[in-house]
Amino acid sequence: MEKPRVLYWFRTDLRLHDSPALKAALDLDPAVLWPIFTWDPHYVYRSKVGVNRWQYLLDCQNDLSDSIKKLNPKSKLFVVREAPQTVLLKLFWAWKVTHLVFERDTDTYARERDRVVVESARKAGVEVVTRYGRTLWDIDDVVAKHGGKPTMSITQLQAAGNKVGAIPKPIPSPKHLPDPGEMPVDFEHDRPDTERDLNAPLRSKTDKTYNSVAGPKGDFAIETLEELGFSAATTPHRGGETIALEKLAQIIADQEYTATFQKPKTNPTAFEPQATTLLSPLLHFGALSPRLFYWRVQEVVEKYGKNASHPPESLTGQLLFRDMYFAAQAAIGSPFPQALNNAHVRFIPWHLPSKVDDGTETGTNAISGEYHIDSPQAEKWFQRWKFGVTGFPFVDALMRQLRVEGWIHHLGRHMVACFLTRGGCYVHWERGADVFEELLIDHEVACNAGNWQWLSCTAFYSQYYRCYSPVAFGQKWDKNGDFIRKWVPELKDMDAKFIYEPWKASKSALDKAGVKIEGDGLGGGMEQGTSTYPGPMFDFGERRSACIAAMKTAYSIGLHGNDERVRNSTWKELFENAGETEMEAVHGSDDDGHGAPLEKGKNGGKHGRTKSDAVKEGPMDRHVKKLKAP
DNA sequence: GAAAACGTTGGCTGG
DNA sequence: CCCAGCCAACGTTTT
Repeated sequence: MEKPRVLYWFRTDLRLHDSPALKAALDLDPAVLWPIFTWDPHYVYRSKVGVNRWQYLLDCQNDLSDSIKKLNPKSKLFVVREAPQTVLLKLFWAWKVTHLVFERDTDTYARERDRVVVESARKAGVEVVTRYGRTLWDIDDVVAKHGGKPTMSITQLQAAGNKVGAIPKPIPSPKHLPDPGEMPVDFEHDRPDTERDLNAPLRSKTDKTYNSVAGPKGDFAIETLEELGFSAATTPHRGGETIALEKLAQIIADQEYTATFQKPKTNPTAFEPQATTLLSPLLHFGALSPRLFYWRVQEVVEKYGKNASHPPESLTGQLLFRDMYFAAQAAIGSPFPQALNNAHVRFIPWHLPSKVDDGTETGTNAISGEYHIDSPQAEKWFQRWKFGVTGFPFVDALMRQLRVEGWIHHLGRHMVACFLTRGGCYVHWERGADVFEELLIDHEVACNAGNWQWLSCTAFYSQYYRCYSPVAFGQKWDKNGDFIRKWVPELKDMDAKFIYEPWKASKSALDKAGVKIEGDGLGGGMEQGTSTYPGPMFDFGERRSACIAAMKTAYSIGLHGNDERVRNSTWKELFENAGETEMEAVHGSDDDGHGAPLEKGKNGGKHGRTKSDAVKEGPMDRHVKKLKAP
């Protein structure tokens, strides 16, 4: 009996430590083993990936490749430049593969992709071996123990997880790796359709990723940013398993930090160093095993004794939330990252709703990433949010940090997400999720979509009256505004009294700080090196009231994403009858938004106190932080 | 069945 | 400085 010839397919597990799938591959006692990564067009062209996340992925790939080379100088991470759905079958034949081994992935696209690959393996007589190690528990087991339903709270996740059993203990890294076999590529190369390249606007040069299966030098080298058509990354954060294990060791070494970590008490304005671990991008690419992280923390917690923090606030609690979102996504499937057709997501008539993609690429009316500009005002607010020129310094600081670093603190994400959706702009959470998808180095579909649903109060969370203030929330941690001074240098000399709301500063205070409050920030004033900073794009207190009232109306109507009336647009009548005019308070009827604009004062309706009433009364004014007179 | 408690992490005032 | 209590009030789970 000949020894197995194993193709090990790395995907979201770019590490050697604690890899159940890699262990299974080595347990086959292979004659040869090829560690490969397939360069998937779904990621390269059909997902938005900003330059910082590309850099982070390349870091992880290069570090893994170096580690493989240390175990066996003849081997490395071989990058195969073709869609796995087509290329793996060709490799099965050309390389005489007997076994394909990979770690399972419960993301919607990955499941479908893997189904195709497994089918092609069956045709080629290749045995497929899979294991799972991407989350604490096997997510399919969690869903099964939860009756096939999505886990919509942390208690549900914990209950289902406990039924699955103990979280597996980490597996050591392998001590050796077999040689790779021969790698002929004398087969036809399928190139992907690049006509619809979501990343085209982000590339400064044409991408050459797919010129040949084995890359420009024919050596299966890891691609470079330049090859992808990107200019240099701006993030200071670097990826890779080596860094992951070092960072974890540093965190664990601080036993008090590890054992008493309470997420709500960590400071979103802290920088150099930030208040949380920054392990999320490493978990995303699999450079760090969540189970290793869990058990290392757990050892410290147990040793620390009764003063340790507990889930959900603790460090391990953060990992539980990750499992919760993965399990929710696994149960809901393709509608998970969108509102449409999603029975678990509340319907709110947000501005800038997604266009529906009737194409067949993903089926089931998946959103296309494009959106309707139902309100020019909301579109402008969205653009100003996206580029960090809202005129609210704390929001702008966070959005600029996000663009440069690809990372902001979790509570900072809460702030800007609440502001864009239910607590300010009333823009669809899918727009915000799109921007985060492009800019975050730790972007995880399940966690991103789930958290946007949470913050917009459309799923997981419903206390929409708890609203983050762009002034008070940051001041809670950073009275002096150092975080703003770093990211919004126009305001670096501003008096601390006004740095969160510079529009309230007197002319002399502004002159002293060298600041001019002017324009909408979109005209490029910043690039000219002036200290012009835009005024606030709306009255926050007014918008907060209008949004809360509109949310109340939407909640009382009670539609969800799978409702027939959502799909056929008859929902509009319901909202018209209820007086849904969230924009009215701002600028009357120049918005062609949801339903016919109503005249002020005609929206009494059956829902009693409407947002117009609330705005006229102005009872929420006290929620806008008023500074004491100097 | 009704009421209370709970739910990852709000803001503000007054003591 | 910290904290309790209020605001106006959601859905779900527990009692």
